[in-house]
Amino acid sequence: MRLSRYPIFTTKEIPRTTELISHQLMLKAGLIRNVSSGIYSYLPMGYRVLNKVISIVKEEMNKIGAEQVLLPFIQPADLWKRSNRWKNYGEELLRFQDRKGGWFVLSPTHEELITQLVKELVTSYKRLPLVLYQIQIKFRDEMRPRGGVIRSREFLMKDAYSFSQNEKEMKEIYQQMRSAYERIFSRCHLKYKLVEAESGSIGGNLSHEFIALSPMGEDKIVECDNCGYLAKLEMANYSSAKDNDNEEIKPIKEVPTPGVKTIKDLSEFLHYRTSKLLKTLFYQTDKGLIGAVIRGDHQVNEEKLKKLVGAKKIQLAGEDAVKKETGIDVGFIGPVGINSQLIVDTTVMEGKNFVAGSNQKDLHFLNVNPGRDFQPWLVGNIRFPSSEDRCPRCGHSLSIRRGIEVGHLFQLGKLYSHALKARFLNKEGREDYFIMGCYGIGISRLPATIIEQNYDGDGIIWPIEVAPFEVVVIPTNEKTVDTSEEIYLNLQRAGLEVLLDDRDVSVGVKFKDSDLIGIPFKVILGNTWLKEKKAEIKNRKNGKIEKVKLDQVPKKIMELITYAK
RNA sequence: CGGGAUGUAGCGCAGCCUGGUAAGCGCGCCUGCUUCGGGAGUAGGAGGUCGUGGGUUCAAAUCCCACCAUCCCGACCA
Repeated sequence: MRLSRYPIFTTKEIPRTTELISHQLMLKAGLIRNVSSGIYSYLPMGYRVLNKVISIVKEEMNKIGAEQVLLPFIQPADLWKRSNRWKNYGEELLRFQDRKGGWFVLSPTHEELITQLVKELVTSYKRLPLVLYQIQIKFRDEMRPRGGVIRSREFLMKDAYSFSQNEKEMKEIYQQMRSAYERIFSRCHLKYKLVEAESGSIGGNLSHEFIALSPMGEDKIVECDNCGYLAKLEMANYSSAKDNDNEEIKPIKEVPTPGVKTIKDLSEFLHYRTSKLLKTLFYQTDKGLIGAVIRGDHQVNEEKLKKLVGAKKIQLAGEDAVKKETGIDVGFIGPVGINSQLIVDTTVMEGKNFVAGSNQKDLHFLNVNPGRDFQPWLVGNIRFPSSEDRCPRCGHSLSIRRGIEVGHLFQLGKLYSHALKARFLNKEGREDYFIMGCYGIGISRLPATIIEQNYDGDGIIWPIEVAPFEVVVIPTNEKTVDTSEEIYLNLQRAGLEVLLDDRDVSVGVKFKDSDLIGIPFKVILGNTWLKEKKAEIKNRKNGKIEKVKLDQVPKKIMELITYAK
């Protein structure tokens, strides 16, 4: 393509409200435009990248025998009622009515639809296993979209579904899918971790996530640097670091703390470490109001709390509810003398002489001791691990890292086939439910994630397999225009995706745009050509320049591309 | 859904507090000349319902109210 006629839309400035590098660079390089909250248009250069990612995904899906389908973006409510997700999916499911008053949804995922489809088409084990996938728009009405296309409401996703006659077969496909994912993310040059995960609203048993490492990521994982233990933060097991104190249990004592309401303030006011403070949080549950007691330096894991209590739903109680229950403002709540059922974290039970709220205004207690000063209803791990905790397997220290979820594998089992009565005849001639798996990749999230891991001060550094173009030819002098044209045509003939920057702009602009957009290789024709009759090939990633004779340019570029892969 | 901001030219912003010759700057865009190896210089030019709707006032981008939209933090979530 000739850049003089190609729609590129690079800019010098970006809104100061954007935070993520990938978001900034995608706007600056003119890959995407924001349309509405969490909704984006892809411009030609950005769509090229997206298509590169799609090609990789398709290739790897086809390699493991998955076939592509296209399911509708709009689904009737009936299917969702049958799986009970009409009720359970929540506000993220965007519902609407057609002119006849019938209810529909914008698809956030397609388990129901694919299960219904396969139910209608497959009636014998002889057609199994079956693996279908699609690359389709999804819509989830997120409360707060953020980070550009990393967390948008409308997004492109690859979702695959497998149907098997037994567990063993399903697990085999799961493994194949896992290998395919590893190849896909490697080809995208992503540094990632495969971690055990929760299955969330999709449902099912075993589940793994592919987390691309990034300090800006929304997901947290724990990793043991010694034995390699890996898990999502909310799923992670850990063994608590023991306070090896031989402290004596002291008598409880009041201490005035006028206006000191937060853990941070309390810590500074009394000169106590936050790990010596207790916080008591109230939750509304279907089992009544409960109080969760944890150390000041810890965070409650609501999922774990929910499981321990055996509640279906829990929600942090508002300040009004707390005041009604305890008669006191948030800030001076403590476990001593509370009527509510107390769920106490294990690490609290192991500690001594804590500082806690007294349930009286402007007053805290020193030397609060669990068991003596308050009685737990339940004791268990109800918190997220912290960096002080130890690996549950080997006892080594754990590190907490951030990342972006780019892929998710679920073993669904019979969850949806049961709900939708999707059965086949097995070898014994009996009806059996399909054993299902489902496997997602956040396609539209991938380009942004790749940028998060591949950029520098000048812009994006695309890995060769996802770059919008492989090489750009830049004449820097009027006398080299014809030669540039010649090289451009030669590169095109060699089957390369090549741009010719024939725009009437200064050389600096050409270099800057090329770097910003992240074209992997530049062929520069200027002084070196005029003096030495050689073209320069500059590598975007490492800045290295090689001087090459004209007829050697295509060959050299091909070598560099092969090497880069 | 709680908290905090913002909405002024295609893009990025100032002006608002203290109402009145302030519709202003930078980038980009158009024209001429000069430039041309890392976002050129110069001279001229086009371009704005000041988010929307009410209100106050002789007078509103500016003050008040409501609404809409967007962004950030949190909670939630694949």
